[in-house]
Amino acid sequence: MELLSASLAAYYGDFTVAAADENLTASQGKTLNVLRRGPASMSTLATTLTCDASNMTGIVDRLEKRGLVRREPSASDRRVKNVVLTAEGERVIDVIRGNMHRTLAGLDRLDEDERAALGALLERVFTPQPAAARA
Amino acid sequence: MELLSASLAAYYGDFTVAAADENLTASQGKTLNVLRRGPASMSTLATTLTCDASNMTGIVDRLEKRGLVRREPSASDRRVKNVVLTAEGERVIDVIRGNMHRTLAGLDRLDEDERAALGALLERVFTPQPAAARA
DNA sequence: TATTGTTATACTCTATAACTATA
DNA sequence: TATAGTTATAGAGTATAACAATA
Repeated sequence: MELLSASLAAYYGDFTVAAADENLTASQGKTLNVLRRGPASMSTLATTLTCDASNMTGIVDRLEKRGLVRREPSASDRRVKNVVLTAEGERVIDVIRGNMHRTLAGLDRLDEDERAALGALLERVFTPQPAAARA
Repeated sequence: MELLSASLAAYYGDFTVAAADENLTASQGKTLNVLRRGPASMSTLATTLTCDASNMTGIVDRLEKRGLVRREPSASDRRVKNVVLTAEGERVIDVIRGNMHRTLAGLDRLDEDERAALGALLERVFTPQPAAARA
């Protein structure tokens, strides 16, 4: 538990610095990171980022103004808007992930088997909920 | 990398909810969590939380107003103020940690050896820097 | 009736720059 | 000169409450 807390702080700090290098806040960076898996509705994004739905409006507004994401109407539910990464958005999030030097260097200290073991343990502890967009 | 990102997002969300249950923001909760290890100067706290020193003034102000921390002058450097957890602050951060239900339940899925293995792997990846207060 | 997304509001977080006190 | 902490300021994140459109 102690180590989880310290590890999170190190990872989060690394991510925040890498996002700031691209003139993005941590929340904006996290949003792009979630969208790498595919489009997501506003409410799905809010749930995934553990924040209120009303916050997502402003965050997505700023990302959209910079051309990193796009709002698209859902075909099946006219209330829903799906948020999609643009090509530029994909480029920026890839740059950010590549600039997480401390984390990447840390993972390099493990061999392939050790990385697999770490992944398996994390998966058992956290069992992430997949967040998909509606069609 | 993918699993690290998802796992730490789950941990961070769990922590944020637990802190909110005690009417604290994530930054306030993280500050209390850092101080569990012992007193720290304002600048040490800022470095550990990956934020500018000027932010810590407001965060510590609010925690102090609620009686959760205390500013103490450093004996060796009169510019420095060390921040210390009060008894109430210790109680609150312990409550928050005990309310991280999803994370605690996840860790329960591992036996003792597996928890040790996870800790060792995380330690090798992140090698946390100890942050101590000045005397 | 319930849900999705937005708006309005108030408070908190955040970085930058300028300042005081101390080293 | 440099460093620790504070203040002032502006932009961004956050929850709550109220709203329109849709289900």
